[in-house]
Amino acid sequence: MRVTIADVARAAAVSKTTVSRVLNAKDEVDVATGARVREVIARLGYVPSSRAVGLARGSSRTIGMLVPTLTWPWIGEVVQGVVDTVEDAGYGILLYTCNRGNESVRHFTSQVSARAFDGILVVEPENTLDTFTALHHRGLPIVLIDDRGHHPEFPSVATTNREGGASAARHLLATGRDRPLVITGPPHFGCVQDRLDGFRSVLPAGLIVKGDFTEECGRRAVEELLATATPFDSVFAHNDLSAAGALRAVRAAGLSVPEDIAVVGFDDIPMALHTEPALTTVRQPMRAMGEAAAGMLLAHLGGTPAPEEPVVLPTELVARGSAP
Amino acid sequence: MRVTIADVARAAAVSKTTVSRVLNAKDEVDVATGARVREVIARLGYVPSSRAVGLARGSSRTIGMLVPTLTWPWIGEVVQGVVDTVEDAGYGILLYTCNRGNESVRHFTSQVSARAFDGILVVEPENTLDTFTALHHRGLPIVLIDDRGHHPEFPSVATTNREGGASAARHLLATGRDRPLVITGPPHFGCVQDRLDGFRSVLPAGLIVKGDFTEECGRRAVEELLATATPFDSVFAHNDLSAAGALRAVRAAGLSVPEDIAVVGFDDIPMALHTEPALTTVRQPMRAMGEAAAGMLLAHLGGTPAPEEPVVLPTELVARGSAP
DNA sequence: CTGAAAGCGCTTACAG
DNA sequence: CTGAAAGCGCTTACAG
Repeated sequence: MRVTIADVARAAAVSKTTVSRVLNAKDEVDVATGARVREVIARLGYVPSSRAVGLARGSSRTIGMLVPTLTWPWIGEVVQGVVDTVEDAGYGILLYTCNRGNESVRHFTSQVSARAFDGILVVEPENTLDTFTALHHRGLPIVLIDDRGHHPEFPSVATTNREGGASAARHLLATGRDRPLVITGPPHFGCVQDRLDGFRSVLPAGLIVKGDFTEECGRRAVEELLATATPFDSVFAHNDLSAAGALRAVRAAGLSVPEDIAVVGFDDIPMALHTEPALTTVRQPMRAMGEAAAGMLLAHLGGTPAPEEPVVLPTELVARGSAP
Repeated sequence: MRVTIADVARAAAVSKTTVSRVLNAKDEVDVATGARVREVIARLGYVPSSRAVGLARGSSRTIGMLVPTLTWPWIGEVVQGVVDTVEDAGYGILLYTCNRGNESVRHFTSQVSARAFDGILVVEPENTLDTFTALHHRGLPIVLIDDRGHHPEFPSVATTNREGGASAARHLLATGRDRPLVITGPPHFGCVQDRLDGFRSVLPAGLIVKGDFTEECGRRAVEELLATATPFDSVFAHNDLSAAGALRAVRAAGLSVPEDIAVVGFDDIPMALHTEPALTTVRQPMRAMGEAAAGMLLAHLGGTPAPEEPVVLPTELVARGSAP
């Protein structure tokens, strides 16, 4: 059967207390005793039961992470950053998605109540703010990885969405474009407002079409504008997917990118390299966001107070063929 | 503080045993008593501690999942399938990646010894077969999600790689192509052998270039062949990434796709829709693989014996612009 | 139908 | 430097 601390204690002729001391590197153990215990541990291949340790200590060295879905192109990067950071610290990560909507969120919060983890990382809690506010007030350590960045009551990590929008505008302006079409994301997202504000602070855009982050919306926006012969010389889309749709529609209409119309996206997902031409875009450091968020949560669990201000990571304009 | 079973017992004026019975829906409880206990549970917002339950029961209702990385385009789909299935069953999923190589695998196996989970799901254990064989022999329930499919000693789920290769060949042949270039994946992968065998069983390929699943290898293979003026009328690449590289190189050389050279990939990752022209490819049902694997593991944990034969899911040729 | 008690495998005051 | 004992929050024979 499974090797327990009692087996080790017996084989080393000490008490469980002493084995526990060795395990947890308390320095009050005799050197020779310690060595003997360690030898037995190695020989028996003993590994403490995480459940028992967790129960006794009241914490689990596990964090929970909730994401909307794993199938969006940039989520994997964020989670990878989290997993790497968390592994370094010897923590585990329990993963949940909102794929089933409220059902999933309920499942997740019941795990919170079950104390399955010590703290949580949450990406984009659409319509679930109340839930997380309540958990936060109950004292659950939580860090938001938040595209919307407008919840000052939580520790969070975000990117410079406003500056990212501004950099897109500056880039277009510098290359002689001044009649842009802006295709936004869902308007209730804070990040969408920020990108738009930043862009307009540099380049007042007359043409603004409400989008929803899908390729479809990008394509349709361009098709409709071209159909009405509204003049524009460039597109700034609020994510790469809709930028790709716009780009495709421009070319399908017989116009060329970037000569007739330049296109700039946001995110820099892998696909951005594979459109024709490759997509100029505002890169968000997805993996770094995951690392930063996990680092903040772990620090908090380790006793460091959470930072007052959101951590904001820089975006970067990456110029490629669609807007050189 | 936290509400425990003792609090519930006290408030309902019964023993902890009875509360536990209600919690676990044993039918030996008086109806009125049961109702009263349930009412108290609801009023107090009591949720059992997963750690304590796990310790007492000897199982955790958690499964572990190990993947090579979360940044490959198809991994997210697989994990999403797993997460959905596992959530349905009321299980949690602890996620690990091999990002740090052997270091990560050690981290993972130590969690196994710590009984952090009841069973594991593993994708693509490159060079770690010994590790998992050992765990399997120790009695750990395990299901491989295995592109290589050549480990009959494990329960596993795979796809019809051989038939997938054959379908690519049939498609090319049916559209008048009979001088294909094949760009393989790493040759030690069973899936690569299968795709190659299937392809050649239909269309004996003279030109076979060893690749490594990167875009780079696809591009280089085509560039080198074009440089030596070796004639070929089509490309079958063992994944979409290298197919995209090949496609790009063909067009960069001034040839057209599919007129001069048709291109077929494998996987059907999201990017396949965004190459120019869109990529014809052999789709693997990634999410269904995750669902199937999770289902098998959960069934096993529930007492159903693991199937003798690997579960093999069908691939499907998706014709797009690159090889209509 | 119900409860007291032992046990799951650890940690942690407390005492020596 | 070391150990006996209580406790973490549950489940599960066992007895009634």
